[in-house]
Amino acid sequence: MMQESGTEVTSNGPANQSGAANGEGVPREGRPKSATPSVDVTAVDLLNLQQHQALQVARQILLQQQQQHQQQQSQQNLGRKSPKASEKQQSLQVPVSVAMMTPQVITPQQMQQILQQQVLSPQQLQVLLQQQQALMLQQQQLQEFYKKQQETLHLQLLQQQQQHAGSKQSKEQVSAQQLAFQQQLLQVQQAQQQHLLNLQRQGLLTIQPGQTSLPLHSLTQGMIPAELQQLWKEVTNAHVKEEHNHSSNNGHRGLDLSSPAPPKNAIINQHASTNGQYMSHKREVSTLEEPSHNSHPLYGHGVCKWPGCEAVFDDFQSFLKHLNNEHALDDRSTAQCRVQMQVVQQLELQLAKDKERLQAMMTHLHVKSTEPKATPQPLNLVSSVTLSKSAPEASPPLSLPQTPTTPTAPLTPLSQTHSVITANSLHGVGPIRRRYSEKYNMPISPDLSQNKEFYMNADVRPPFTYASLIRQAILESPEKQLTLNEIYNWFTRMFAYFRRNAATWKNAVRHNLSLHKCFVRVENVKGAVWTVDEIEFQKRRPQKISGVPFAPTFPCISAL
DNA sequence: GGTAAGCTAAACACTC
DNA sequence: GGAGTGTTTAGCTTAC
Repeated sequence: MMQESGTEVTSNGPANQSGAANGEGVPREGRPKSATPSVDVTAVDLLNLQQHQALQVARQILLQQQQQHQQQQSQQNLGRKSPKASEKQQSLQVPVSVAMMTPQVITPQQMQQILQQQVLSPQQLQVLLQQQQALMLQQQQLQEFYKKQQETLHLQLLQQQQQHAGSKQSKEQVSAQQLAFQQQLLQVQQAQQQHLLNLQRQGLLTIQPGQTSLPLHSLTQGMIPAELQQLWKEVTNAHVKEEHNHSSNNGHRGLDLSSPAPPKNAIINQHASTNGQYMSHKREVSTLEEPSHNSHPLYGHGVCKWPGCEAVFDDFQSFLKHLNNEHALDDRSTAQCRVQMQVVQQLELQLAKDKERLQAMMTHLHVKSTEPKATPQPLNLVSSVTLSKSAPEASPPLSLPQTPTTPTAPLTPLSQTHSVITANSLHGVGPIRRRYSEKYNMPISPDLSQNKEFYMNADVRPPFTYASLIRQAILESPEKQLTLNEIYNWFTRMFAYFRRNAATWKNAVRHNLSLHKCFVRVENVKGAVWTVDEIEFQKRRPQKISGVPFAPTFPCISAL
């Protein structure tokens, strides 16, 4: 029933408030909790989105080409030039959204956390890294392709504008351009397939048994053949309409992946040429089969890597010849391509699942992370070694009062780098869920200051008690007093975790404010404000070192 | 096993 | 009446 009253962070919709209260995503004691809808975008989603985006952009480009072509014709018929030619030209510069091209990757910071946690084996980490690299490679390839495609189309359109409209040369150029575009689309997809296939062969990805075929919806979701075919038909049909008397003998079959009759002449030639220029995006035929490269994703160790082929060749030229002859754009190749697309899609699904699993593992480890029993200091290994009950001489935290009876071992005595989850913090300990903020009655400001950015962005529950957080919020205020709403705002501002489950933690805040004597409610002009009775706060905890309070559902992220 | 501390959930009252 | 605030209680977990 509680709603967000905060004014600074109001992006949490009601859906966010209904998330898992424990930060574990699992309701406790079977309490009814509505599941928090996942907003994570899987790699498959992104890939599909990218493909869809690419096709939309391509369709837009080609349709605009047609429009411009028609416009040029009409202009010539009218004998005048359109003043909006430049506008059209500009409109063709379809921006490539980098965000759309960005796959879901693990940030270096997260990877560093994984590495330092050492919860994964080196092999697992390597797999993760390679998966990330694969995604990044795909991203780069797509970006490069789209960029070059735009540039090329733009240049050609400029040339078209300079040419006399309606000339046969212009039409042929547009056709060739469409063919080249079609081929490049296929090549990009093949590159993705090959890359994922390589991952699979390296054992990084596996196809689950019984999932060799994809359901129909996944095909339509991937929409690679259908969309290409449709795109091609749209373009070719328009041209057929333009070219009145060429429809019968043109032989355009489009990218008919199911058609037994392969496109002839230009298509085959284009295919033959582009087959040898993988990802080079060069249009010069002379450079397409440069033997100097002698590298091709479908050629390795003298073997054709086309699925099901494995033909052996002595030299690269022979392979290219074989590739262009045996794996030209025909029904067999397109069928194989389709199968490969299914394989890739399955791999992508598997990758997405594994990434989701990894994310869940990381989330789980964040939530369930523990701290060494023998090393009560939570923040890093060095401090946990040096800090102890007998080492209270460490520098006291700034601007925060300390009672004489309070050991002043700092929570983050070392300012090495960003404190992260350390390996030791996870080693050999059970689910200890103490909150180190309460250890030695220490203020939490050192840790907060060092990890402020982390807490602000990471959806990780801070390892502090509510009381400590409330106290910190109040002490950080200029007047050392805050209204309840201001406390709420501080929570949501400082911690990404508290931007959801508002009903839970706000209730807890109120509960703590009322429960603990250290929080004093003061009637103010603008209403009630809460202050901290520091003496009461220090009295709140017994001066025991080993007897550290804990929080059952507040896991201690010991080395954040 | 008892106790203390903390968290979550819920109910209730009060105010605006 | 609804929302926010404040109080209180109960149940649970964990550490000592």
